[in-house]
Amino acid sequence: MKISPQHTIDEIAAAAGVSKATVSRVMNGTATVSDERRKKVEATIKKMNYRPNLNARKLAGGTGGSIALVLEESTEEFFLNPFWKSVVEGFIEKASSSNLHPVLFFHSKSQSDEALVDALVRGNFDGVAIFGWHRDIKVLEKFVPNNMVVVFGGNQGSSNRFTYVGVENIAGGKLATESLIEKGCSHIAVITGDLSVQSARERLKGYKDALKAAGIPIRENLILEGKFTKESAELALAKFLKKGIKFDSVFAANDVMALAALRTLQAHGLAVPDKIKLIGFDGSDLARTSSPTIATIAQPSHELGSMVAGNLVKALNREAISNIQLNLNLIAGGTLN
Amino acid sequence: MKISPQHTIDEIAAAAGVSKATVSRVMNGTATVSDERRKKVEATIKKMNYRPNLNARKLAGGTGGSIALVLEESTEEFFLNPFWKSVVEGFIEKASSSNLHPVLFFHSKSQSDEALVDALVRGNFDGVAIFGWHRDIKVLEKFVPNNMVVVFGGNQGSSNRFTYVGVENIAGGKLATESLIEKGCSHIAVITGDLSVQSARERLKGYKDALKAAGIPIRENLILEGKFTKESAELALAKFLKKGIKFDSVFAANDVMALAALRTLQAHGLAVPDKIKLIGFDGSDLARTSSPTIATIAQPSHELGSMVAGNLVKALNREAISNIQLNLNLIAGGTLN
DNA sequence: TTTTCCTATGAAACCGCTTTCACTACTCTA
DNA sequence: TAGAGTAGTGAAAGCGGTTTCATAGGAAAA
Repeated sequence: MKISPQHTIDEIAAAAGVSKATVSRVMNGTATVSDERRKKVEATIKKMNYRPNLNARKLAGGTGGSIALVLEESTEEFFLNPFWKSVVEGFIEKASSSNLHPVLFFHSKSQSDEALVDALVRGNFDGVAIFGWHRDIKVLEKFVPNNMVVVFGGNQGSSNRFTYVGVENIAGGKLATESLIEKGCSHIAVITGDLSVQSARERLKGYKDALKAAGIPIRENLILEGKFTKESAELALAKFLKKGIKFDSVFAANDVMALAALRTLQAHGLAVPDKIKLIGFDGSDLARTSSPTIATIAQPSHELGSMVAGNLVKALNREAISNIQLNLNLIAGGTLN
Repeated sequence: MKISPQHTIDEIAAAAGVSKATVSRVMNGTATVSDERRKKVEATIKKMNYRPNLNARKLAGGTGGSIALVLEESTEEFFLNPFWKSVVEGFIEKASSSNLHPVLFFHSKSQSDEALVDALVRGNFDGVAIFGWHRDIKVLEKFVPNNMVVVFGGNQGSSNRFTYVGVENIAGGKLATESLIEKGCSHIAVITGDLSVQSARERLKGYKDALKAAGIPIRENLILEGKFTKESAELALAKFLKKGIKFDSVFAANDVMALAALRTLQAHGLAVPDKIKLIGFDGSDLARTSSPTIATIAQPSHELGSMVAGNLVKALNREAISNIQLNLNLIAGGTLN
């Protein structure tokens, strides 16, 4: 059987009777080409089944058309949290509609940063979106090639090389806490996220800010350290309940933990919201479908994913991109009545 | 913060006081370089944190260091079948030890061939191993770039562009059938694999060959069409049992189906091996751990994966490679006593 | 009609590597 | 001691694209 030859741009140019520059321009739409030649070139490309060599293209400064979506977490955790699902969907939708091929990457905690970068470089991606990163950003700055665009999902203010699409976590934490205060709560327990993650720290700061503004003392024994997971919240809350410390409400730093808290409180005979009021964070399906529904701070998750992809697209088109902060807002729920 | 610059081979060469050719030779070990210079270059590379640009490297004819492992099946099916697990392990072991970074790819039936090739090309792989392919090979020949090595796991004799590492499926099918005949069986039912897959057809041919050689007539109503899955075997066998056709033994084209057959026969009160003898195919853990243990034809699964990777490695080193056929042998089991 | 400004286009430079080729400086063989 | 290898090396030629630059030819402005 004959092996179909791999054509080069020169062959296409020759066959179409134009220069390779023109072929390139037709393929990339980077300059105006007369209708007549454009059609001829397009027909030739199709007829000869030409596919440009991506290595050559990228070497010369072009793009390859695929981007990576890195989720810095254990795979499992992502699938247990509908928030991430929504983020990923938003991302993929936007990327695909911009003709970029998204490839998912799970970066487990056991993997080294170098290994990740290595995989990314080998994968020949034009750009990379990273969600949930909470390691040293310098490693990325050191190893990521200059021609690889990186956009963070989540605030990563410390780098002037990479941009991020973040959410107003501090304002969100404050908003959540304020809504409890408004309901007359004054002994508000908070279940934090993994404090090695910036967003967790920010939400906690919002909590403290709200208390301060309301003139309520910050009690360290009301601050329970969770890790964004169901188990961590259950554990922290169970331990806290044993101590018998007075509290009238709970702010959980994400919905997964809020749901865990709801169940734990109920199991301990603490009626929600009659005895204890509760608010979560994320605005995920979890909050909407529980019984009672959980009040929560809505993160525009779909939009978050989509805007990260959007920034990536822009950057690949050589448009300037900058950091973006998305607003959050309160979603009422049965746990706050 | 300062962005660490992306060095080029020229800069390294200059810093080390040698030509770029020498740097290249040190990196790739493609020619002898004096000890003194080699050390100097290596030190410089390390100090300056140099990483060669993979696009340039590949464009110039070098290798990128990553290979794809394509599994042409639904993901689920692979994980339900220990045979594949072993194949994949063998592959990854060999690839890793040869410094190739393997990336798994699942090619679901709904995906087009073009989409697969597109993903492979975009992924910048040096080579691709494909297991379980049973589509038109011409599509691959048409779209796969010349510089991408492809090795099939499983017989794919029709191509002179790609090589394969296969197993003696016909001989295996014959061996299985013969071992039943030896035990005095003459009415041997066979549960075939998905007959759109070559290996399934070959095993069936082996079955027929053995019958012919023994002078036993081939009865079409003893040929039950399965699809390599548990469900398909259960269904086919249940339907067959209802008909009340006389049979004294079963040859299942893989162990997953053999196990399903064993359970089904037992459920119908047909003692194995007392009333019905049974033999499978694969030599997987399934056969070893069932009760009674299932006689089976051992495929060297680990070796299969490993040899495919080995061929890939060889090809990338520009060594000639050729098709390989692995031998099969009988593993005794309780279902054949 | 003449000058100016676009538009469409090809030639050529360049991206960062690998590899061939030519050449030097030795080490061997006879 | 002369001729033949051989190991080590750098210059330069690609690999197949993209992009800059220069230019020809028309249209618009004068």
